[in-house]
Amino acid sequence: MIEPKTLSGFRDILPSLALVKEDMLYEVKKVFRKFGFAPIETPHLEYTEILLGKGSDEIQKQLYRFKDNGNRDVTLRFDHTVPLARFVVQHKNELGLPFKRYAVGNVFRGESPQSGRYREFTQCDFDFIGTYSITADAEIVQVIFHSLKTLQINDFTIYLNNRKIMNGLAEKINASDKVGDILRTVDKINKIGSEQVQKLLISEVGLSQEATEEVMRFIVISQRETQGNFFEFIANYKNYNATMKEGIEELEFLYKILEKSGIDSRNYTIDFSIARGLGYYTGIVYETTLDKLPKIGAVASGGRFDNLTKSFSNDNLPGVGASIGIDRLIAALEQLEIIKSRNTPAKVLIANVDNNYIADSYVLANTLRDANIAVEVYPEVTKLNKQFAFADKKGHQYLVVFGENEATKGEFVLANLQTGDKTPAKSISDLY
RNA sequence: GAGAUUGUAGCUCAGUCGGUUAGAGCGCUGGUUUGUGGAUCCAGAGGUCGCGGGUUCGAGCCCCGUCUUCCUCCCCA
Repeated sequence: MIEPKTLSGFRDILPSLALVKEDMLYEVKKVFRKFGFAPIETPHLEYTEILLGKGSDEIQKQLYRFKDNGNRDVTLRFDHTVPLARFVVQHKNELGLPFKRYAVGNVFRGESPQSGRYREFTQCDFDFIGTYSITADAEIVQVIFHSLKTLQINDFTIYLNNRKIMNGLAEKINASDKVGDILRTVDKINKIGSEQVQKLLISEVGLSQEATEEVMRFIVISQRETQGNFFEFIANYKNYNATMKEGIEELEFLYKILEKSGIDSRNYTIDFSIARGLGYYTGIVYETTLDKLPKIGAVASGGRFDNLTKSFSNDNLPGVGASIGIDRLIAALEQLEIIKSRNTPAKVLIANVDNNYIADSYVLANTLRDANIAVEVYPEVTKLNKQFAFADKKGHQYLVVFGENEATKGEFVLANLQTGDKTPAKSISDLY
């Protein structure tokens, strides 16, 4: 016998979770479409050189890379963004720019698995390609907002920052070459605290005491902690240099749009400590956390990457996009007890008590299906208590009994499994 | 990749100093009720103690290897 097992970091998803996940993806995709994002699909497997174009050393170590049967060097995709870069360059002329797309699918990373971190997981990406306009950034923020709202999540914060501000800061302290290290260190502030960040900036990044203090002074700036008009408060920093000025003005413009876009001002705020580790971001970045579960990490994040297609084409295409971490959201919703558990998509189970009337059961079932109600018929005649228990376990909301007694009376028994009510019903409309 | 940690029934876990036939709760199956569920009661099934090797008269327990779990670093969703 072969022992049934899955690879480390890979998992099966059972109906109770898969139903929730599919429902959530459906809702989120509806939001994407409402904003005009079109679905695309790209292969799970790509030539390694395509994926490595943008990859750092860290990412290389995490690749699922191998030789295929034709001895080609191939790699499983580790995100949707790099394949997107190849895709838009290859199909630019057919797409029409600017181009808005979403992609939902699994990606693979060979890192060591931990709770909530798998080697195969689902990413929901949506990106706006081919425009430098900050209105595109604003649209991405709105999509994040409406995606979470449609999933019944209300207590979340989209933190906003701009890479250009961080670059401008690095310029100011003459550490432009270290901006990546600074970002990665600053990014840990919520995890290890500001004192540790300060220590690391000196010992690991190699900043001077003075430069470190400047960085620390800067990254604690957040709109929520600021009294009065935030943009007036930070206006002075525009004098640092052109990069800083541009970064702040972009945020100002973004803010102006968001204020009038109808999204709740409690759900977004500017915070200079938001760094985003990923190297390819060049402008405004976002990171969304759940107010009640900050520890679960970012559930939706992204930003602007204006050099996306540089390695595939001479005429560069800018882009801005974000990704919703659907697996993490599911974990969050479970903890917040927003998810109600069930193991079947069917709302109604028609019990089978007598094979002589099974045909009538199917007529009833199909009538319900025509009314868009998911229904299944129990396949064999067994004791009714077994069929009740089955419906209970699976999570059907109603059980219908239709047999000889009902046929002669011209009605059927309708049991509401949640309330316990069992009533004779004459019409299927009682189920609506 | 480095360090720490875990592995016994479908699940959660006991298992004494190395000692004879490895336990519990939940779940599962059947009955109690040959057409009426959820926390009744009764019974039952289910384990090469992760895998391989070693020490020993004897290993779930000790040693080595390996896989796996989980955590930290790293990186990220």
